[in-house]
Amino acid sequence: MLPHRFEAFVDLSEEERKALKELAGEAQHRPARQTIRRQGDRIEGLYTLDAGWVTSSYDLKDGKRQTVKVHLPGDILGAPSLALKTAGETLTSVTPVIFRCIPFDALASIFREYPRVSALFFLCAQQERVFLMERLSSVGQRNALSRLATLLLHLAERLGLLGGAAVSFELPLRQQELAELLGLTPVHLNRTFQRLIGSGMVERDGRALLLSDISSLRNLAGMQAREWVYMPAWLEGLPQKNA
Amino acid sequence: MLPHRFEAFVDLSEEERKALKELAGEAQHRPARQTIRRQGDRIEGLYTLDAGWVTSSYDLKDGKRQTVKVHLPGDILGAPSLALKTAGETLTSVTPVIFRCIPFDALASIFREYPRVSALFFLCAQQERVFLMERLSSVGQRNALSRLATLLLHLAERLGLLGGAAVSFELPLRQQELAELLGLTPVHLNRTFQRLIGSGMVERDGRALLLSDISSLRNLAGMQAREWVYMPAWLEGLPQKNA
DNA sequence: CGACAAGTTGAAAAGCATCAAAGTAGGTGG
DNA sequence: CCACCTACTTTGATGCTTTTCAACTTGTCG
Repeated sequence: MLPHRFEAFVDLSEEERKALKELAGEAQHRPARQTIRRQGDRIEGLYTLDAGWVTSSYDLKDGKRQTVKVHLPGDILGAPSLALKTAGETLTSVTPVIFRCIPFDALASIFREYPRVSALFFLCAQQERVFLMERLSSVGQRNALSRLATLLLHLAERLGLLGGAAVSFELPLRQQELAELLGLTPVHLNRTFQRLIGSGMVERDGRALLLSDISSLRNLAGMQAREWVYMPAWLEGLPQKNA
Repeated sequence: MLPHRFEAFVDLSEEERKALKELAGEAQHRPARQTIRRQGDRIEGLYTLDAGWVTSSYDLKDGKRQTVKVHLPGDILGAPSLALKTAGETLTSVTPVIFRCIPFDALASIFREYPRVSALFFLCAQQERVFLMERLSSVGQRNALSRLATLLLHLAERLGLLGGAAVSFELPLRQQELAELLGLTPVHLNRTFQRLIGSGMVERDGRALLLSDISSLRNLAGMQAREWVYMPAWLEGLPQKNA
């Protein structure tokens, strides 16, 4: 099983890992471009993504769609809908995917028995809020070129690649999907992508991307540097398991 | 003390209310338009807002600012920054405010001793993600007029006013601040506001607003209806306090 | 009354959307 | 193996929304 996103904040103990693993249901498989759960559907719990990419999107009344998040393996899916009576977001597979359901009673048993894991669920939710704040800022304040740079850097970071000078990865998202993430039309996204490539900061060969000039991209993106906490003291003091 | 946002999801017991109250520090007062905590500052914990309005905003490198949230009394402030080493958002008072700090160790003791309150913290974070998803969708997909309608409806809802046919309230936000919320320039916001008033859906008298045609505003906003959960079964099963 | 901040107005330009059509790649069946 | 189909990408032309810049007006408070 993949490292959980939790482990970005603390190393889990074997027992905690095992508890999480046992609470999740059977692994489910889906092909690419399949709706996993549609906005308005009944909510059955959370999901963990074991393999593949998934998008969460919000459908507006007029048929327009805003994609609010690209999920990568290890992510928790569908959590915002826990606060709602029916699902508030549509989950769609981008690639073939494997995921598991964490039903409500499993979630309850975590809050009952594993305070540290509970706190980690909370921390992950806050991290997602940071991601959302950043995307909102990008979409609200920057032009198309800058938004695209921000998104590519964000994906590279989340793939754990950012560090070296240049970075390359496969981008399974279509231009329509990129446009929905950035609040642009596919047509304008296409032209923007070409401008970005023309600037020399990015190269493209089919689905393969090469971010060849990270620091110029960062400059173009205009976002602030930030660092996640690791092993915060208050969390470390929590017992792993209640009696 | 004001009803906590938590109570939108469950009624707290007296003991839980008392625990929350005791964990928060002294009430602090600030005048309007004061920075409570700046992006990049050291993090001391969370805050609860007892009175007044506060905005959370994200400052970009070029000096532009996106306001990501308007906080009303009862809200928790500064939570996303728990996942970061330094604050990721600037908190600014809009009106004179009263707030309290919940230091880290108080938060830890909640996760250790109060599983139900822990779960409520988690639920509230998910609710904030829903709000952020909605704002992102509005900013990413709708024009200025529609975004403004969405924001006004959102504020009316959060003030607990939505229900009747018409709604009126004081809006302490300046046009500059509204523009930062909506990803528009103040100039364009001004014209858009006038257009909205011209359409007859909204009336304005100084800072007082009257939303006179809610259903047309809803139509213009184009967002989906949604309902928050109340007393979800999984949460009700949790013990109020650990041994 | 004066000074400063907030709100309003106008004109021009930039950025993005829209519509329609042509090009390209990957997969399927003959 | 080629031809075709379909879905995705790219291009062009045009119009609308929003930004930008600058000036003017109104409101607020000492």
